[in-house]
Amino acid sequence: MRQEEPEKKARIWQVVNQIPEGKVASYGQVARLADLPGYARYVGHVMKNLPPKSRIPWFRVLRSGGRIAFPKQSEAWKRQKALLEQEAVKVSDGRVSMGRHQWQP
DNA sequence: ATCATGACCCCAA
DNA sequence: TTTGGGGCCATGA
Repeated sequence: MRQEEPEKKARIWQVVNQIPEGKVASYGQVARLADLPGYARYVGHVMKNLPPKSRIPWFRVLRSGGRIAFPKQSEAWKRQKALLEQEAVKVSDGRVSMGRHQWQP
């Protein structure tokens, strides 16, 4: 049989888990690093359904250009902003400077 | 099988 | 900068 879906999810978790503190990556970047080019959207789906207890740093994953993937001013938006600033990642107007914080393995 | 829905990406106006 | 449209993938009705 072929249930490789859980396998993809696992690889994505692994990649996100490797993003070091103070660094960030985009959904597309995570997808590529997980050897799943084109799965940016799926990465978002996976982040949304993370086990409640999971310690995976989902907040270090942003949209292309370093924009937070939540409606501006929403609760989730504020939460992610806070978590990032907590690691000294500057977030101005809901965006972080990828040039300075993007993770490069 | 088709249709709609997302924590997406990219490019042209 | 914002908006629209096309392309993406998996999931659920």
